[in-house]
Amino acid sequence: MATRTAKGAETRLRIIRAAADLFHKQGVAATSPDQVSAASGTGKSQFYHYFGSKEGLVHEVLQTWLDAVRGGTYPADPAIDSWRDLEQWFRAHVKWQKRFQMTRGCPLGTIGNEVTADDELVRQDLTLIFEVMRNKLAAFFIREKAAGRLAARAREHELADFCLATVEGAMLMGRINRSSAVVEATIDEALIHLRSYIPAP
Amino acid sequence: MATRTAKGAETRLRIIRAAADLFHKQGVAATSPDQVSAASGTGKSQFYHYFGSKEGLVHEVLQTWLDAVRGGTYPADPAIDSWRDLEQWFRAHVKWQKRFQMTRGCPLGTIGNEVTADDELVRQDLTLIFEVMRNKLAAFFIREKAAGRLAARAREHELADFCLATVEGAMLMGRINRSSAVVEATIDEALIHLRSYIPAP
DNA sequence: GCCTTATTGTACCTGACAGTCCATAGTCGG
DNA sequence: CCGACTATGGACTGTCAGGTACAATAAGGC
Repeated sequence: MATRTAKGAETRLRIIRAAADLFHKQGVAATSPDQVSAASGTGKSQFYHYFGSKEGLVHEVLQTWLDAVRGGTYPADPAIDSWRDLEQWFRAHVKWQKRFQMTRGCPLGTIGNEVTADDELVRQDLTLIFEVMRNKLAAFFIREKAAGRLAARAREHELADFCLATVEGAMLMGRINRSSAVVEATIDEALIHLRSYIPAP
Repeated sequence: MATRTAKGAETRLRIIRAAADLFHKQGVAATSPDQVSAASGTGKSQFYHYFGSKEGLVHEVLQTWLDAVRGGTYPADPAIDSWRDLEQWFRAHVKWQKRFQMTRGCPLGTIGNEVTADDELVRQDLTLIFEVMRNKLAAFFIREKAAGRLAARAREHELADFCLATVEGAMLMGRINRSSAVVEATIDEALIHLRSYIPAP
């Protein structure tokens, strides 16, 4: 159900924020409605009043991430304008992980890894979010190629896929090892590869 | 508790196999002891007789994976002897995923993504497994470099990290998108990068 | 202010989850 | 072939998950 008053909207947002944090920290399956209520300082009735079910909450959390990605407020904004931006985008992920002492991975990847054959709705939400990211990343490569600053053999969308996959994998390995070394090594190699598409001057 | 008779060993193995499959399919948190018992055709008393707790079972499942990796029976054996082997190793992961219609990721990555700040034992098990894989992959790069078939600037262990991270990330994205395209694109780019370290003849 | 609708607190329900217990059946060394 | 130990089935328990019911309170339109 949607919210009708400013107060309700605030409560709703508090729940979403608390849930997003818990999902990031411990995953969806390990997070109970009671935990979300406690963390957001609300009662359980609000939870079900606004989201109907746990799955509904996951959906709303993902909508919020989608809006952030679209609006450019995602912590690692994939709107890239230069090779420096691209490097910053990669590095932003490690920085983010380090803030949690390498105990967390990517908030979206964490949720994605819990998706099974029947969570079709959640899966589609995630697919959409990653598609938006993919297009934003690809847009940079497309612009660079048009400007003659990227080899013709470069496949822009595939490079975007490569960026996303390496970042997701690197964060996962970093979390398992509790070490940023793997993440940095992977990012370094990925950047070397991407730059190899820059034509010699 | 260890097993004392051949029959007991068999039951124990059936439980481990059923659990490994369920963990792969739906993760650890979503798998209950009852499900494992049902899937393995055993009673719950065996479960607790042999493993003591759910965490104990996870540990034993991971020990089994570790043995497989060490013994070379892991479905994507990281003991590489040639560039062709390396490509096969990458491709083996996609093939594996395709057998499950892209509804599953990497069995180890799936478990790894559920690890939180307090599952220290499980985390260390995984770290060890990936370290063994990493060393096996690095061994290939070290041999190649020694034979002059790999550029001196190549950092062997970092390349191994890069291989593992890209594969994990690719499988995760493949599972989210229910499509092997991302996985293949990522693997292609990763292989291009790795081969760029082969010196020109 | 009053009525309607939105928002909130709390008690409660049902079933599943992790785990225990114990009696019985099976196995094995001597 | 027998006694001791191992393996097994399944009923049982306490706790918590996800979700409902309902009454009480607060907001806003008129």
